[in-house]
Amino acid sequence: MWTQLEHHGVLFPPEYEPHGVPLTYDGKDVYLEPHEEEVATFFAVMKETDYAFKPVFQQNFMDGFRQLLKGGKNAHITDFEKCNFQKIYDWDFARREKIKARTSEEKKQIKLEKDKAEEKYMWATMNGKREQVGNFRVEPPGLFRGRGEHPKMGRIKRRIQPEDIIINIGKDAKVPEPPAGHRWKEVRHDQTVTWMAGWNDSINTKDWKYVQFGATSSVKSESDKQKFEKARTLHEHIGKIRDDYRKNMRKDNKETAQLAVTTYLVDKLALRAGGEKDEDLADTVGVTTLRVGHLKFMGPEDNHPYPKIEFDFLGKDSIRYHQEHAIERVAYDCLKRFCKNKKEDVDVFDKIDPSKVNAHLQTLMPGLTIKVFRTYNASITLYRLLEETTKPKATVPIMKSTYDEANKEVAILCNHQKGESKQHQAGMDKLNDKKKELEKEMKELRKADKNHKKLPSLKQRVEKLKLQMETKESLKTVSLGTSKINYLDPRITIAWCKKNEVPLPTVYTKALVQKFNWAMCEEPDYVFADLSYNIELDSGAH
DNA sequence: ACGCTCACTTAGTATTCCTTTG
DNA sequence: CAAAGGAATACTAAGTGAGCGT
Repeated sequence: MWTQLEHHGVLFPPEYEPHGVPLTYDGKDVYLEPHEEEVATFFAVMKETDYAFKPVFQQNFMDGFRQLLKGGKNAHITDFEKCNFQKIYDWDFARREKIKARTSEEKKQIKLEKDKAEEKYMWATMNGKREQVGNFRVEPPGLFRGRGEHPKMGRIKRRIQPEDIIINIGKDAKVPEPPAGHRWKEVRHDQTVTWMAGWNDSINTKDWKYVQFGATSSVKSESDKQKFEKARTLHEHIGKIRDDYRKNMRKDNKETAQLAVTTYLVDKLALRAGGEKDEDLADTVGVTTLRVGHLKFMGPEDNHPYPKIEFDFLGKDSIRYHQEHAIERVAYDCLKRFCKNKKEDVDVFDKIDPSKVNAHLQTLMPGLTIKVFRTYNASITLYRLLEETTKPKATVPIMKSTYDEANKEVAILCNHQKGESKQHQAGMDKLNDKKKELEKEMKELRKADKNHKKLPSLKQRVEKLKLQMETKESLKTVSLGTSKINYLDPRITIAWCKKNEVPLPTVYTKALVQKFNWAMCEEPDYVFADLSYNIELDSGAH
């Protein structure tokens, strides 16, 4: 991956500074040792979050806290129910208020100092080129916040020391100095990988955390480009691949049929692979790990070419996938057969796993894996929708909304969601009030004078508000960013912007413009060769 | 063929920044 | 000018898949 690599290592979070505020235990104030106080504070600052009310979180936290207290002068603190974190919570609240109350001059000064401390870590040199480093900061200690029903939520994530960290750097480069009195776990010169530092995660001990290059770096853009090129190549093979799985779904051999049906689902629904997971992680699934209870056969049962299936399961990040889809008859019948005489919690596909699906895909196209379908499907959907819905010569705001609508369709396809913000309903109410007010004003004007000249402009404002409300409501749980960052070939967006005279910053943030800089000088009329392949999959299904 | 480790991509949420509004 | 609110970024968890040893 490289012949030359220089960097400045990692930036550690500041050491813990004790505040001396007591924990109240069984009604009595207890002044904790600094390392105990630190952990109590981890919980105290989360006291009012949803996490802190979950029994698993409390249990895991208390197990860790008790372990820490064991053998010390505060070992009598054993019962979570008797712990009162209010005083520490209040101290932290006041601290945060103080930060908020800083004058803009103070804020500027603090930011300046922060930037200065970070400056040297931000850049590294690979193969003679100065490149941005992504995450040079060592993760601070705290309580683990897993997603969904994670069995380890609330565990103490311990402080990472230099002794935990492996530095990967060029043989000729100056090795960054560990903090005084410390040494690195190891310094290596592995030219086959791109990470610059790494350590074992203390929660999931098999996992690794790495310091990697940033999104604008050559390594990252090069692999991004290859990802999108692979998706483009898939377009040339998709007809053949669909013929293959339609033929194989009819085979008696169970493994063959299961490979075909999973490929069909991946192609049509853009599902993830779904690797096997350990017991000590949240229970989530992908296409190959779907269980009988995740499917509901909605019919019609006899001879209808596109009967429906309701899918309801937790995917990556414990995000619920709950969608009903019209399914090709053969696939529907196969799925029913695979589920027959099985209990709810049994795997639908018992003969296969992602590596088998991928091995089969690679017989059809070199380098093809399940995840490529998501990239392909997302990108071609954006392309097709922009082709279909762009109104030539429209204003920039209309162009923006055209793009956002297409982006939204992709987000729904990929099931990219976000939690409804706490302020959403209040914001909607406010807009609604404003709208009512304007309508009242219009009514009164009409009563007083039928042809009042203010009326048209008021009407326009009401229409604008209506549209704003609809957009806000329809996007309240849809996340557009994930597909924009990871799935949508930037060349489609850039070409569309050029063609329609839309400034790129209308749809890309500053960071995205930089990330996709590699795509700027690509041919501007980037297209998928023939859209009919994609339409073939959609026809009849809706 | 299978299970496991490692390195990398993808993901939602927390925090910070910036613009709008009153 | 401050407060609110939304956009952008930072953070780190949670996936995928290659590759290796058995």
